[in-house]
Amino acid sequence: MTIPRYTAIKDHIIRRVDTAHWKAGDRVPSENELAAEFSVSRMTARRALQELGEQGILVRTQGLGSFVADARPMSSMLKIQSIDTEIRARGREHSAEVLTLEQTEADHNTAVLLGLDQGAVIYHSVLLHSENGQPLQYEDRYVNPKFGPDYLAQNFTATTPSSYLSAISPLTKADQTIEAVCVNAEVGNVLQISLNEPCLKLNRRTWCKRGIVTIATLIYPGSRFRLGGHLNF
Amino acid sequence: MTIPRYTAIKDHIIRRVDTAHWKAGDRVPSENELAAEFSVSRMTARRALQELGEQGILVRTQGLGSFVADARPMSSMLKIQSIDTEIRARGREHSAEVLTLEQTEADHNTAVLLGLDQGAVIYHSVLLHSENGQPLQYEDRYVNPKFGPDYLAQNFTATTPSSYLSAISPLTKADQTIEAVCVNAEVGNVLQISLNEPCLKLNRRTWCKRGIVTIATLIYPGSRFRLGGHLNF
DNA sequence: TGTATATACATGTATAGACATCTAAAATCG
DNA sequence: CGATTTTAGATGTCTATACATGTATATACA
Repeated sequence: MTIPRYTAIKDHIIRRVDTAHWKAGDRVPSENELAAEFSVSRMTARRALQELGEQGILVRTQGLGSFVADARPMSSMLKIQSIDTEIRARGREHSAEVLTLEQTEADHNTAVLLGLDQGAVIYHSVLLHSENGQPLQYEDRYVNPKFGPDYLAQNFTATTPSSYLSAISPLTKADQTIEAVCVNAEVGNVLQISLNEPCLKLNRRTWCKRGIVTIATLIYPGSRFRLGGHLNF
Repeated sequence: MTIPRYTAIKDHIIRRVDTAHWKAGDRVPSENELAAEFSVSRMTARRALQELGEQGILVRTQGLGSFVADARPMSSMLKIQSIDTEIRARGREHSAEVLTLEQTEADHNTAVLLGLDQGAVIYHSVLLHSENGQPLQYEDRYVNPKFGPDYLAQNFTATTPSSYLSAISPLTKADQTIEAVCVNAEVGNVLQISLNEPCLKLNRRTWCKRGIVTIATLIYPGSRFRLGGHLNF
């Protein structure tokens, strides 16, 4: 089975909503109607409607039916793109300094995050990205050699780790968390900030189809950086 | 049937996670084990685990099992959701304290952000939202009276400002920025954190079709909160 | 006329079972 | 011993069915 049937039903409904075939407030087919139309069991049709309800695309009411929601929740979140394109998009000059580029062994924590065994060989890099010469991002990254075999041979002043990795194997998904922290003396010194200054810390895991490619910790000085986003309902 | 059985199973698991009975990274019982333990079918046990996975409390991997998430990402950041539903969805108790609720005049900065003239009459509220009694969000909000005429008459311990406003006029879009800051003594005192502790500060402007409805500043203690999200390429 | 009651139909909860897919560890083979 | 295959167990998808609960409408009764 390539794609689940409930996904096909969801796609079908979304298409009709997007093309204004079904407008806000319209009733969409009931679970039983969809089940008959797609020749699936009611539970499968139900799952499609239910997930669309959780996504805010439909509003479901017991005894009444499922209706197209009038306000749609946003689909894209904070725009977080490669730091170099980000800087260049602002019309400024991007430069990178390679602080570390080495082969090492995974400690317990890193191994768990990468889905490897403790002590497994992994690649490690630390870079400082600057905007017009002013430090803007401290990038600490671990890479699964399986998905980036030539990682250590790259020149990361010319191309960023993230763009190298995405060129090797297409990235399928990522999860990330954002938190506010204060940095230690070493990182603070590199970023040229005082020790009390709060920073944004972004922890991201990136996957390709066959597994976890890399984990990255990105630190931005709070005084110079803001993450901006746009939401559409 | 008073409460659904899958809810009881969810509560049971949440309790064990909260009391550190099961710690981050621990494996929780499998679908079959839970089904046997609670004398329910596998599909019912599955629903409990699945919903906890969607809430970010568990991480489920096919072939491996379900594990307690290490840092609980708060929201999917994919939708703007009120803090109270967010907290309740995680099986915890939400409470709010109204620190300020007043009519005032817009200063220059606020007027610009709201698209009003300086000195225009606006509504202002300051709330503290808590999860199980622990301060989690400091909410400082200005509202354009045009889009929320009865704002000052609301009881914000029962309903949140955001849900009141979205009920009045459908919201069409929002923009926001996230930064890391240290808070002043007043806010720090309310949030019960030390002055050196970094916080996440979220500045958000929300529109309806006819104009800017509200601007909000949301502050989360860095030690208790992470923003989490998923990206799909 | 107005109020109950019955009915149809929608979603909500739950069961029992089948097969698919993925992972890690055990067993087997060279 | 190392590489390959098998196997056990976990989640993922799907079916068919049953009953519970909420809503609106039609019907019967006072």
